[in-house]
Amino acid sequence: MEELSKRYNPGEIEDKWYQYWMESGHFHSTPDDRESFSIVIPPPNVTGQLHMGHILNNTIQDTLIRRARQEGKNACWVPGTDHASIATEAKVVNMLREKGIKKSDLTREEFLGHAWEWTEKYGGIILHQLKKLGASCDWERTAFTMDEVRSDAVIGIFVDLYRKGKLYRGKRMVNWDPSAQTVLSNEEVLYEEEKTQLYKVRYKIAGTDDEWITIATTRPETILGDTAIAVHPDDPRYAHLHGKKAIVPLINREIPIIADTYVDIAFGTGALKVTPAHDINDYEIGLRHQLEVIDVLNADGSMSEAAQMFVGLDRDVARKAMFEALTEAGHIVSTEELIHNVGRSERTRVVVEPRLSLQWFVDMKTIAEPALRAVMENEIEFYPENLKNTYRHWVENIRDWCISRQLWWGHQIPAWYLASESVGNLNDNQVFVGATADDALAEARKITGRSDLQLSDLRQDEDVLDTWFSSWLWPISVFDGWKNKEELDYYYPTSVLVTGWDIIFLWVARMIMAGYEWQGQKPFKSVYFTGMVRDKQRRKMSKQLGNSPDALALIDQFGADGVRYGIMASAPAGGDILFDEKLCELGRNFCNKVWNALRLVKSWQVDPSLPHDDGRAIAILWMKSRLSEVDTELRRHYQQFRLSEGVTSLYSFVWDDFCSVFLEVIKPAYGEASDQKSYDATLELFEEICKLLHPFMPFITEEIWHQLKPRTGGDDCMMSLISGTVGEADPKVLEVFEHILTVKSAVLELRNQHQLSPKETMVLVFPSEPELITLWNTPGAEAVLHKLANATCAEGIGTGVTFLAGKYQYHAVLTIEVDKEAELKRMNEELAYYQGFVLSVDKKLSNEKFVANAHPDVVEKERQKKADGESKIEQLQKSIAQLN
RNA sequence: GGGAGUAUAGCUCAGCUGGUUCAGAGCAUCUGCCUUACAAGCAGAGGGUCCGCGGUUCGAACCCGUGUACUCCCA
Repeated sequence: MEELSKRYNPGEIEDKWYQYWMESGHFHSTPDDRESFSIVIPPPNVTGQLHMGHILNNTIQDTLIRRARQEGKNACWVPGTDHASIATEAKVVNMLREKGIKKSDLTREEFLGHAWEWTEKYGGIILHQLKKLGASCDWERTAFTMDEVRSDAVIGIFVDLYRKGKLYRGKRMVNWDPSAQTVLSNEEVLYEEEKTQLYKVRYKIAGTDDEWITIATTRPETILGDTAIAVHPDDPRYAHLHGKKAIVPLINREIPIIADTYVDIAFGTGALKVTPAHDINDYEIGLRHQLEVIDVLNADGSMSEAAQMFVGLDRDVARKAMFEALTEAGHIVSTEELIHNVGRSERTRVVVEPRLSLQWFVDMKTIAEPALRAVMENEIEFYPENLKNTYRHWVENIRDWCISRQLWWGHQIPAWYLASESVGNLNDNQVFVGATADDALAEARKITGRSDLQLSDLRQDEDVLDTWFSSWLWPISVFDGWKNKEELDYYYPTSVLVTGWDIIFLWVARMIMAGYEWQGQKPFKSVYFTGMVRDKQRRKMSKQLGNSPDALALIDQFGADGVRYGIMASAPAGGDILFDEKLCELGRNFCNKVWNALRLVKSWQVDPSLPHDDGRAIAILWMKSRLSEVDTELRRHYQQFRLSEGVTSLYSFVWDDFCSVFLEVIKPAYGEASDQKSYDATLELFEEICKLLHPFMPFITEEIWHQLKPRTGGDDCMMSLISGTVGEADPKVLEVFEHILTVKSAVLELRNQHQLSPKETMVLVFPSEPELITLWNTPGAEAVLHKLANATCAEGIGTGVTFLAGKYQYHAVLTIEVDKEAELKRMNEELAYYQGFVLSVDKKLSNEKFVANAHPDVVEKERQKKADGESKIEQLQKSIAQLN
């Protein structure tokens, strides 16, 4: 027999088993007549690196998929990455810059060449890292949002939505980064409280000499773009001004004073200047009141011609200049400090400018409707459920989705316009949408009636589509769903989606919408939302803070199973994880514990001639009963996605019950061999434990599985089936064992208290209660106690130290002198406690309303409590009398 | 400004239908052990105003109201 190392060394076996699983084809799935269980991975950024969030998220997915496989389902976990247009383009631009190449010097094709090169170089890294974690993905299905199948799908649905009239091009307010000169999505804008000045500025009322209205603003430079002043309709201070006009300072434009309920009476002066071009709320007020829109800023954040003043000055410089000019002209009433939320670009850190811009939008109203219903009616189940509220709130207030990005890396928008110089007087605003340039040309010819139009007369939209516009198709597109109906029908809807709640709107909600829009069906049955992984100070893990541990180094240090355990044990659905390496240490220690259990079992010699004694026999029965209980518990946990509870209950079952109790009883005395039955049963139980543990800790369980006995022909832990292999629990055996364990604890505690050697057998005496006599007459009961506590046990009337085990009082015959006074004191305290206890139970029972209203079994339990308590009191009193 | 959530041991959190001896686990701390699988181990111990106040109920850590503190989302 080969020598097993005293410590578990994950490094020695992990790669071996992963390779083995891959070669055995265990990860690959094809449709068959089994029930399918499918998961699509939340695609990580193609150039990303494994971080703690991925570890959490993918461990959960792997656990679920491995469990499903063992339940006999056809499990399929589809891996892949997304192209992350903004992040990747930024990385490529940086890389080029380091090489001295400017993006603006490259053609689109040249740039994309570099980007693909980059993607091919770094694109596989994160998927490779997932293998280290043990992820049992079907790698043959690896998908990428920019590969051909996925790209076709994206272009296809763009055209489809356009034809259905659910997609339009329009001028809308967007988040504009004046430095990068691109639209930003909401999640790329970071809001933080900043200190700024609040300026109170007075505008003269038109047609008066000295009547004024004072507004408050943080952005005086945008006064030049004002097209109204708004007050609350119910604000008495301004009621007389409704319908009058005010004069914009310095440029003397007349603007209306309007009433709108958006205005906050309590903020500032209660009068709001309205600049529809530079604030989303103002823009909406503008729409309601048909206000003019004057855009006083250029794309780079400098003042435009329309401003009339300070043209070309940067907005910050212009603000100061404006303040000075206003002061000089006597318009400044006061200034004060204000702390308010300022949005900055995640990448360039400059203040984001709300800007009107021509962009492509998805009309979300009709698309969102079935998606809302599905979640509210639990057709799709959310774990934890409370995220339904957040979801509903967002969907009910949904805005149209801006899907164009001023970037090159991504799916170029399949819309063409007329290249005006070559087609003379035709309208430049006409749009021709088609999956290919040829389709668009045909469309153009049809619409314009100009059959002479050529491809060269058209130019394609320069922009690319938002990455989420491809990710929202993921559950369909990874199965090539628009072309391969057979695969889609089998795997779709997928079983569960596992993702962070931070992308519930960006991704989850939109996938649900896409599912109903194109398949008429939900994309997944359940959504398991994970929490965020944070550091010990509750800060989000981020590169800037450098508080994120190196995931691969962690795996090296603690083993993949250790890391998996650590992260799972502390990860209830939706709850944040305060990451601490300590957690991984726990996992590693647990692995070591299981490993040493294996070493113990493997060290046994078997002698078939040895008899199978009663103590071991009952221990086996007990272990099987406990296994049955744990199995049931685990099923319930899986059903409700309570994985951390599941793995924790396995932990204590394995450590406390299997190792500390069962193996201690079953192991042969030093130098002796095991009997055949005990040995076989131990192997069988260990095997069952491996199965249950496998989804959480795949590597070590596979290793142990193969160490336990020689296996052939794909008899692997990973592919072992769990159904029907665990029998029923025997309540009688459980009860007997529970009592033995209670007595055992009491004995150990006594030893500890009186500093008695464990080598000295302790003699116990128990009262002549029929139940106790039966219990200790159970074959093997006393043997178990002897093994676990080195104590013997006999019926009779005892003297010496007493202790309570359950409702019975035992005497321990000690060889040392006992402090009588202390014993008396302790017993009297116990007596007082139980007297109080019985009193309170009595109070309940004599309460008619309780007896009438409570469930009968609750009342019964109270009666039992009372009886038990009284019996304890009686025994205590006897012992006290004896001692006196 | 609108909404959601959380508050239980020094720390992180369980506590599922309101009902046992229900106030729990792990970590940390302390005590004793190199006991022939495991010191990454074993055996024990201490540690609590279940955030405050009020209410519902026969009964509240749990339900309701309210106050406080913190967190998050949306604008």
